[in-house]
Order: sequence, then structure tokens, then C-alpha cells
Amino acid sequence: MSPSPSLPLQEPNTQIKFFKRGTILQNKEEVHLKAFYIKKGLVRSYTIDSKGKQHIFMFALEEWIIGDIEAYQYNHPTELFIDCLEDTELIILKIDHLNGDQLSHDQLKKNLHLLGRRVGLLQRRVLMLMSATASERYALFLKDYPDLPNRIPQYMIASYLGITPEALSKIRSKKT
Amino acid sequence: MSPSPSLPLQEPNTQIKFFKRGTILQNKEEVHLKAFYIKKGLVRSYTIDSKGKQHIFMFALEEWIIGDIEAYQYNHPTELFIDCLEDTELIILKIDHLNGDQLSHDQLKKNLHLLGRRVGLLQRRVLMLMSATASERYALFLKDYPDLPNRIPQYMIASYLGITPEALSKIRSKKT
DNA sequence: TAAACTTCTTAATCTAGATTAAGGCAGCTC
DNA sequence: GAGCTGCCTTAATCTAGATTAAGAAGTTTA
Repeated sequence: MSPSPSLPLQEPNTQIKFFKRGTILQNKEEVHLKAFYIKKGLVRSYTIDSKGKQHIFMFALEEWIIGDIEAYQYNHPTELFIDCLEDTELIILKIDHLNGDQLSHDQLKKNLHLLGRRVGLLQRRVLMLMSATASERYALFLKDYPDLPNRIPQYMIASYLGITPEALSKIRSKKT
Repeated sequence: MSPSPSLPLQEPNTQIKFFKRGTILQNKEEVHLKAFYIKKGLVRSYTIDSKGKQHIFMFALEEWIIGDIEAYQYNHPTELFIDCLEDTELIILKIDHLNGDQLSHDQLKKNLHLLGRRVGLLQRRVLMLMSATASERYALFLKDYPDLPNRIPQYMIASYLGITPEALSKIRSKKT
């Protein structure tokens, strides 16, 4: 099942901004955290581990939101880099807007819905990482994101799945 | 950092129920999903994969909530078993209460806070599963849940970490 | 049109952790 | 107190996927 579009967290004076492919939206260790609502394009978040290896945490397509909710919730600097994989139009949100001190009842409900979706997706991801083999992971990915393989290089899919590009290449060659 | 206590989702007429250690609160394939707010005791959720292997998805301690939000969000039968690891006092909630059609502004905010915490925890878990070795995982677990090792058998910790009990045993013997 | 990147593939080797198997030690129950 | 049952440990073997390395396309730059 594909992730459903999230709902925008309207702020009174939001405006759409444009960024080129490759633009870094957030660096590790930043403290003034933002969230990004993607109108068009493709954005990812990722960490770099102690051995310098990159791990993609999530992709955000059109109508999705991306940010480091963990760092916000637990109040420490972010571990996540966020950058644009395509030219992207997005809305920058203050992440604590989710908290919603000034939000209407309806907006709170939208945000709840949005977070619920995110929890669902993460639950699937955790169970996948714990129990699925490399080729099962790839199959699940194709089901969840049928059009992403046309938009990103294979090594990024591998990084999202928690396997090496070489392993993914082997899996794909066996599939046909 | 330890998971913080979640906030109760008050329903007008909730009452505390008591369950013995070992009681199954939810079976795989159930469709009328509930969530459980733990007052006292310890509850876990887990899947059983195609090879019959058990994978613990989460533990819920005092003041936490447990349920299959994924199944609820994506509207399919649950993959998760939920059972009591200790004698437990809990409140049974309808899971769609999170959605909150009849909830007050304040209650919605509490639920948002609760889901935000959950997202944070899951993010940490995903990144851990993607990048940490078995012994790093164990160290992180001890930091997150310092008292759980006194309350559950080791093989359940292993299951939560996504490693075998044998591997965990070896790690522990090296530590000392 | 050549040089320089990027991405993907293939193949040889290596290794963390799985699997399999056996024994030890509680703490039960009968 | 003999025999369960549940949990943990140790050790030998195995394997999925990592690492390392090299080359083949394809694309961009100049």
C-alpha cells in the first residue's frame, strides 16, 4: 500500500519556496528545527554513521512532510541531513507548529491524522527491518513506492532498505 | 534517554481492568482494534513471521499506550499479537478514539504529544536497526530501558533488538 | 571527442551473526 | 528429591550479505 498524502499544516503566512536539486535544507547538529511540506519534487532525510556510511531514513514525495520529529520531541540537535533529490517546491514550517498552541480544532485533527500515518509507516519499516531478507525488503519497497525507482538511483534504494548497492544489484539480476 | 510517560486519552466512562500475566489482549487478524493504556504492569506487541519466528515490536510500561496503529491507519487486520508480560492494570480504548471526533482541544493536543513521542521512538529504532551492530543495539536498549532487563527474560530483549538469544548471550559475556 | 564523473554490474573473499546442538542451572510440581 | 520446564550459556558450523576490487556504460563538462 502506498503512503497516502498528508494534509497541510496551514500557517497564516506560509509561502511556497523553490529549491534546486542538491540543495541542503537541514544539516546535522542544527537546533532550530524546521519541517518541510513538499508541494512538488522529492526530498530525503538521512544520517551518516560513525563509519561514514549513509543511511536514508525517509523519502518525502509530493504532499508529504519531512523533518526530524525525534530531535524535536527529545529536544536535542538533529542527527538528520535533509536535502533535495529533485528541484522542489515546498513550504517551510516551524516544527513546533505540530504542537499546535494556536491551531484550530480542525487543524489539530489533520495533524493527528498525519502523525498517525507516519507511525503506521514506521511500524511497517521496523517490522520489515527485523524480519525480512534483502529481497523481501526490495519487494516491499516496490509495493510501497512503485514510481520511486524511476526517480532515484539504485544505491539510494539500497540505502533506504539497509543493504548495499551490490546486494541490491544481485537481487535485481536474479529477479529477471 | 528514556521514553517519557504518555498522557491518558480520557474517555468519559473508562474503567481500569485487571489482567494476569500471560493474558492475550489481541490476536493477529483481529479487526476491531483496541489500544491499551497501561496503568501498571508490562505489555508487549509482537509478530510471528513466515518461518514462525517471533519479533517483539514494542514494550509498553506504566503510563504508555500500546496498539496496532498501522493496521488502524491502513485499515487492514492486525499483524500484531499483544499480551501481558506481568499482571497488568490497564484501560481499554477504542483505537479510533485517537482520531478524536468528540475530543476536546486539550485532549487532541495530548494525543498529538503522545503520537509525536511514538514517532520519535520509532525513528530512533529504524536508524538503530539500519546502522548499529548487535552490541551497539544492546547498549542503546540499556540506555532507553534501564530497568527492563530485571523484568523480562533475555531472549525477549534479543527479539526486540532483532538478534538471536545466543548472540546476546555472547555479547553480555564479553562485556564483563 | 576526450576526459571526468556517476551509476551499475560482476566476482572473489570475508565476517557478523544465524543455526544447530548440547549441557547447566534454577525453580516448579508431584 | 526426582523429574519437569523454562532460561541461559558455550561451541562448532554455516550463510546472507558486507567488503573489496575492477570494469562497463552512460552522462556531463570543457
